[in-house]
Amino acid sequence: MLDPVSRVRRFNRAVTSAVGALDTSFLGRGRPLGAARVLNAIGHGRSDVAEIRDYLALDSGLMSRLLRSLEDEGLVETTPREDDARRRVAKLTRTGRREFAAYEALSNAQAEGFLAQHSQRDALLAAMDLIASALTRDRVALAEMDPQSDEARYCLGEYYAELGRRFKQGFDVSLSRDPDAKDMRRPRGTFIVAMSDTLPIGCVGLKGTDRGYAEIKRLWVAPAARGLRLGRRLMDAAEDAARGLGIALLRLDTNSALPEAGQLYRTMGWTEIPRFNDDPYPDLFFEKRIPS
Amino acid sequence: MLDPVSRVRRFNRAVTSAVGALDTSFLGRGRPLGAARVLNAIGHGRSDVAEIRDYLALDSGLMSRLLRSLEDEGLVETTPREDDARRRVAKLTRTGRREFAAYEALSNAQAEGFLAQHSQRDALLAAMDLIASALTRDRVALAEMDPQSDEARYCLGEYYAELGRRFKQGFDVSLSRDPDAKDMRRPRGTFIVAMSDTLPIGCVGLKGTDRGYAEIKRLWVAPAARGLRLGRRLMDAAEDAARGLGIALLRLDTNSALPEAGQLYRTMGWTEIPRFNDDPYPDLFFEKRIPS
DNA sequence: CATGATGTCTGACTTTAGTCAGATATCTAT
DNA sequence: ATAGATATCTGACTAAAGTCAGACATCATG
Repeated sequence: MLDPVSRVRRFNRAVTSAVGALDTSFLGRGRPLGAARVLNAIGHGRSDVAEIRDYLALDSGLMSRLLRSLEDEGLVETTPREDDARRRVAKLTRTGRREFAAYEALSNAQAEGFLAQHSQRDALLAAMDLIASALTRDRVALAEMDPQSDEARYCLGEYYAELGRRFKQGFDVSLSRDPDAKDMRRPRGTFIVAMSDTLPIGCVGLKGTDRGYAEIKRLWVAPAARGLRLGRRLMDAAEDAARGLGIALLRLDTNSALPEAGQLYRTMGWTEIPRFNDDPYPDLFFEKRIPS
Repeated sequence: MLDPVSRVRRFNRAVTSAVGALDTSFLGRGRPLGAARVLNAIGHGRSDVAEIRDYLALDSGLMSRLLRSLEDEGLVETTPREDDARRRVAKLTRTGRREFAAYEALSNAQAEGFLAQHSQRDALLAAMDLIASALTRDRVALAEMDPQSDEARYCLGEYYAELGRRFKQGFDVSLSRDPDAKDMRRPRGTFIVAMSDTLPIGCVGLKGTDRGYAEIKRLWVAPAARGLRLGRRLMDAAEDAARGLGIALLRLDTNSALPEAGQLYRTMGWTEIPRFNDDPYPDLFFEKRIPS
């Protein structure tokens, strides 16, 4: 009863039976699951028919019929796409939006009901985040984003909070040399966020300087996403971006209270160098040459 | 992206798509899902046809046909039950056992593959345990077990390990007044284990003494099961058992390093009393009168 | 032993999902 | 303009799951 494999299988059993109940919530509105899935895909902003088909892994014949049944119900309208009349785009009608809202309300109520049963909500949510990230690890997408976007700010907020927990003396952003957003925008630098579904789970900044090198800043991986080797992926992406911007030398600073970070840099070919700035927080300094 | 409901829904999406993939592994052996589920239910020890039907929530007509298709394949044999010839029991044939073993191997390989992708196995498993317990909270069963059964020993081992982590000075069973197993067996006392599926997730001991009271000992809830109000359920069960045994007064000792335990006792109507033993570990003592 | 309840089986159905081979319209590239 | 590729639709099918009424044997009970 201890062994890892049977623990995973116990999880699978628990989830399979729970998901059965979850599916019936979709059936609860008198519509087959397939049609409900298409309706919800459209409601969540997918409009291109081919894209929906691909996302839901449906046969083109089946997709066509499901769409038409939604049209017959008056929930969806399709029109040829302007730039390519072979393709079609689907849109919810007013009735369709109302029906979609009803599904959303059902899903939200189901989620709230589940949470309400538990007295240790935070631990439960953290576990759910961890599993969701693990299950969708292949669909984690790295995207360059503005360092002042909602996603980036969320990541930075989490990052600072974690430093505050891990540094003995705490962490105060205003004392640190906080990189200016404009140094982390192209063409001087960039800011990369790792997204799992709609949730940002990691980030890294590439900060341009006028001193012949660029700096890696704000490498962060959400606790729920640790173990997915996302740190490595983010660093690779940052190095690629640097190469694309013609940057030949990278530097970064870190703190020995974050041993997994130092470990990562070393295994990724960074070499330790003497202190190169007067930021009070870091006590470890690295650089890496980027072959173009 | 922070709000709890959308985190739960992200989890649901991740799990739904993963479970789709999980189901196809059952389809991978050229048998419809329904038949595969019945075969596996039998393989896991469910033999009574009505019990399987109930467990898998199948219509009796459908169940009958699925069973016959397995019989036609030569995987299953059914016989009338000895004590009631209306009921039938299903058993795997030799071929059936081989086929079941193949499913088990597939499931194990799938589970191992999932684990192998991750570098932080323990955190992943802990999260899976937590979610599985939460999803199956309604199916947690309390059962009286021998204090020397595998399940009980597992619970006690985890309990001692946790005390070791939480007490500043650690915890050494041999220094504590470890209750004798025979005092936690009927008719002197009992030992109750909470099982979630096949995993023990909590326990409590009722220890008989010759001093006019019985003691509650070894109340433990697995970290993965905290928040389910299982401590309360276990204590209720222990009190019920005490009542059944004609015990009128219960006592227990605990430590202020376990604040959630003290909190539980207080809300459940226990009153603090002076030290009543010389065990070196506890520093808080309670008693509760049991109306018969 | 008669009666009603219970567990299983059978036949006759429906719904849902999915497959596959064309038909049709439109696009891209030569 | 034409050939080949692409996106969607249609018709004709199958498989799987599930529903329902009734048949039949067996059980518990008075």
